[in-house]
Amino acid sequence: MADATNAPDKIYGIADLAEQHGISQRTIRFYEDKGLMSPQRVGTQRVYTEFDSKRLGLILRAKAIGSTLADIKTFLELYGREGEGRTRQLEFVIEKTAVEIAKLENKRAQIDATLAELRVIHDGSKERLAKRRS
Amino acid sequence: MADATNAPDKIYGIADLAEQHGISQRTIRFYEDKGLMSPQRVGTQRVYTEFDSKRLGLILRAKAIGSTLADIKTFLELYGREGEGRTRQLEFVIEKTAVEIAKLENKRAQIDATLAELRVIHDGSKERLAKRRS
DNA sequence: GCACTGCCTTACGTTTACGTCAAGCAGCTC
DNA sequence: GAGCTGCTTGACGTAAACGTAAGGCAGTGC
Repeated sequence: MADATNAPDKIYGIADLAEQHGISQRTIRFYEDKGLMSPQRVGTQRVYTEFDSKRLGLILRAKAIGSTLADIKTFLELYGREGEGRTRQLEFVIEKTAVEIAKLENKRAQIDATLAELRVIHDGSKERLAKRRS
Repeated sequence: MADATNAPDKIYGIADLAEQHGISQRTIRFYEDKGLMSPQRVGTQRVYTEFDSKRLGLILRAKAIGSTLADIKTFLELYGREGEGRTRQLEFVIEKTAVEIAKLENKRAQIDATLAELRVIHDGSKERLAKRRS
């Protein structure tokens, strides 16, 4: 199945990665300082694989939904540990993911409630505007 | 319809409000500094009505889903302006709420995606654990 | 009248998540 | 070989969202 053009893992510099994800290089280095990423090096320069890019995507998504970088770190450690593990570790992962799932479901509910209220205002204003024009 | 026991708007002190919502008094005063609340005063003391309490609830919910206090402020100004208004104001409200709605829907989608991934990890770990025990 | 509580303001401290220089090395290019 | 570009590591600065004293006034209890 693996033919000659089998993509040998695309590789990115820090500038590429920053542009891909629409963030600054400084941010990427900062995440590395915080232990969220650990790219390979060629000499002193950082080199990123597709895996790293996906991981960064995860980080940004988690941030967007309100997680702190510290939370994201522990989350990523679970994520990495997924396949591995002694029984105790598995139980740990199961419990932690359950907690996270509950939190997110809660947050989702809050969003839905807020959305409902916003729509009341939005639609109400539209109606009022329409009547005014009729 | 209004009988003698018609609740004359329950009134709260800052301590009551803080306890009700599970936040510190300092936080409440801070929100006031930022212009998110403006309770009446009896002398120098703050006095809150049911309306204020609901407003605070809104603030906290908005915060929980990742809004900044500055965003919340403009949001609340819309909210207050809802019924009022000249045509221009109505159009303004319609537009702003539409933007907010779009943002929240996006955030909801991100949460759903993250939830899906978490469930893969969660369920996968559970299965693995079950097999190990069989 | 004195202590105790509760609320007030003022102000400096703290954490999180970066932005913004500053100075240095590495490779290319003309 | 001088300059430009791109990357590197500090180190300091900053905005947001409070925490944490510190000091003061006002009512209440005895």
